Amino acid sequence: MAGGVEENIMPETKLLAHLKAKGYKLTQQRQQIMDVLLQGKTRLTAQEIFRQLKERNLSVSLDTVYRNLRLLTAIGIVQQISLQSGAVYELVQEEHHHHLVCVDCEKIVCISSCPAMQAYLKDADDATGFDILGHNLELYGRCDDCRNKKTNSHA
Amino acid sequence: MAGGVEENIMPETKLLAHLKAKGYKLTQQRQQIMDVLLQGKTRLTAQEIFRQLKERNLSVSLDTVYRNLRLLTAIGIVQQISLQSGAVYELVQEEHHHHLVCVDCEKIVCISSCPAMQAYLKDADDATGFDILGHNLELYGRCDDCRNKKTNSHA
DNA sequence: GTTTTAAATAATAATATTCTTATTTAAATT
DNA sequence: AATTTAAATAAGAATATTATTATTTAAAAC
Repeated sequence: MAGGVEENIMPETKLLAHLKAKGYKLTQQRQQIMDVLLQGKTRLTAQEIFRQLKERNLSVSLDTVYRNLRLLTAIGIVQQISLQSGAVYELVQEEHHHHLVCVDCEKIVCISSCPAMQAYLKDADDATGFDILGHNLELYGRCDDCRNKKTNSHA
Repeated sequence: MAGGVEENIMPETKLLAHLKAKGYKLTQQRQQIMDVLLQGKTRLTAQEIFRQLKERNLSVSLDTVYRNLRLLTAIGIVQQISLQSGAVYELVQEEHHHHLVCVDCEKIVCISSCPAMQAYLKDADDATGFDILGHNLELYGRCDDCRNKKTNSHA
């Protein structure tokens, strides 16, 4: 891998610091995956991230993208949203929040975190002996548009 | 499909009534998928359900299993738990609850539902205009056993 | 700056999951 | 009981996701 991508390397954000603090290595691939998510400012699939990394001429495999997204999700840096058409990923930004997904059109709406959640997590931790690393709450429903569009099927 | 599986058909439980009430058809495949989950008394993968249906000599495709599990999950009859190794499914029984999953060994522990969740769902409904059909909360962590087993890696 | 070592990667194989389209079927209507 | 119709299914193709293993690399120790 001669030649350099040095100019493209994401600055050491607090996110990277967080990663490093947990004892994980700071690989090119890992940095760039996070940078794609940061730049993108939008939710991306693993495949989309993979494509963008290739465009940056980074040597990367799809497996590496999936593996890192899994890790980043597990340690709470990234949030995964499960759609029927596949999963999408976003960086966890300032305010912790959850997602409401339309079962018809897959529209995603952010909703604020349940205020009682923190206490709930603490209780679960105490009761089970687990170290709780993260959580994922997804609500599923039908959005206004899709409800109105319905003419024939299960209202 | 001559010959009969009539003896095997699941009785019309409240779950089936619920399904029918929503306007969905009561197909052999759908009934038997639910019956496998009911009999199994344990969480099953789509593939395991498929295998058991074949053993019952039911004409069924894997796609049908996935499609029905998706529907049943969407309308709140079945709960899906996302593991790294794939998804598992269980019937929603009396008491609504959530799951805590070990990120190492995939042990699953049931935890009671967050008491504030109902109010939270109502708020989300009001604020967004969605019809909320169901939700999924999964906590991820490291169980006691796995934490103690750790010698080399990220504590 | 080498050496060492566990973690991370690439490549490819293997699974899991979803999509497409023609055919079948449950339920409603007659 | 026959007819009609939207919903559901089967089959197989297409994607998405994960596992395996040999090779590379970041970080630490020297």
